[in-house]
Amino acid sequence: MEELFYKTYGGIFEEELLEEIIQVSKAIDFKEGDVLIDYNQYIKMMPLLLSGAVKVMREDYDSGELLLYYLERGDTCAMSMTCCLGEKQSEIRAIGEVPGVILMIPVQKMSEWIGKYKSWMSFVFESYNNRFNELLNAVDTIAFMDMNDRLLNYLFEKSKIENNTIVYKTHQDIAKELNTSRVVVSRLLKALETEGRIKLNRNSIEILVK
Amino acid sequence: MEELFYKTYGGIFEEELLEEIIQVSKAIDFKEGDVLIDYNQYIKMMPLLLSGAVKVMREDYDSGELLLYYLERGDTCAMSMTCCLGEKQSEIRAIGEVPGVILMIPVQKMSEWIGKYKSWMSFVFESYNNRFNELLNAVDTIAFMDMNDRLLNYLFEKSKIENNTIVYKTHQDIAKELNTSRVVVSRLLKALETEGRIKLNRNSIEILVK
DNA sequence: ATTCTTTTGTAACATATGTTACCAATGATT
DNA sequence: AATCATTGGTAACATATGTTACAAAAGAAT
Repeated sequence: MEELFYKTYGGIFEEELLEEIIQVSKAIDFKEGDVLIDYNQYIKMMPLLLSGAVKVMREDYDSGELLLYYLERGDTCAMSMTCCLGEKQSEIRAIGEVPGVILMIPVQKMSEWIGKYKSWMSFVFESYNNRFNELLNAVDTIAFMDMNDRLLNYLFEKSKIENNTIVYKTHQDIAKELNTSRVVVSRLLKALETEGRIKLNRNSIEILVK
Repeated sequence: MEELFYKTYGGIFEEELLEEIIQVSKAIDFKEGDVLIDYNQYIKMMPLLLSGAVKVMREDYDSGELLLYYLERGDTCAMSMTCCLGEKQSEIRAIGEVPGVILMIPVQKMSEWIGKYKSWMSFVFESYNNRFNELLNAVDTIAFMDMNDRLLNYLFEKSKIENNTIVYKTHQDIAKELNTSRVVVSRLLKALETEGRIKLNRNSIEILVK
């Protein structure tokens, strides 16, 4: 676990900060489906992702839901920083997607380090920036792509974070994350299979050609 | 102009910082349609909005465009901060919507002040946070609302920044900002007029009921 | 007055997406 | 083996949105 930490952050934080992080942080294992952050929740910890993947979702006031982006090794959650710094409630939901480990940093340390360590401040800004760009990316996807392309995009992204050409999701799961209906997903997937781009199985989809 | 500056930022920055800003910044007037920031542009100044309104747009790789949100008095552009801090290119376009004045802060000062003034650092984080939430809002709009509601939402927003129940836009203008077609906008507007919610005129739309 | 351009209205149609309903296949449970 | 729940396939239809085409109205330019 500690070697994973050094492998991930050793290059960007100074030695002193690395030690402080080890001292004050708490490592937490998460599984698929674990709700790490939920809507309207106050957050007192800032999470650093060491392994696995976390999906960040946005919910409509009535029923709708949508996948915004995934967090991976080395990432952190912009919403958490916001909440930590400003005593605000979360606007998003973060759910474990690929099991892994997060380091939880207490909120006081998070803000204390901003003044103390240049590398930490850079990291915080860089993270904000990355999340902002990922959100822009999500906007592009829903604003400019049709459902077929969004579906393909989803399969590629999911395949990437799992590091596997087989995506283990039901049509219903996918429909939820794309905020559409199961029938639509089945229809489009079947067409993609006919084109020879994927192979459908129960509970999984194999990606044949990018 | 200076009194406008103090009215806007006097409450949040310490005296010393206020003076520094006055010294190093350059005030720039902008008109409607002025392109303040464009795609792929490197930014060497951070803008503080003193008056007027700026619209922030996102462009598709081929032709499509979409209004993300407006910036108003006291706001700044998250993309600029990103670019200033990280030598990155802009992912958005910022265009004058309501004529006004911006203060341009040189990039070195922008980052120097982060270590020097607590209030500046808070402002920068707060701004990042606000822009992030506005982007989330834009996601909600395009992901969960139908075109009719997006159109109404657009009219209300535009009316708010203009502080006028009459919105001076052609159907074509609106279509572009919502990334749809003129015919669709005309159709929906006509229906809203029939419902008695708006009144249509050439080159303008009057909002009757919220 | 005539011509031209911009703006808006509208019809008719194409397409993408959402909905409902039903069935078949699969795998789990009893 | 019988039953049940989950998953996926498909038809048929409803609706929202996009497209093309054309005309009328308003205003600008000559």
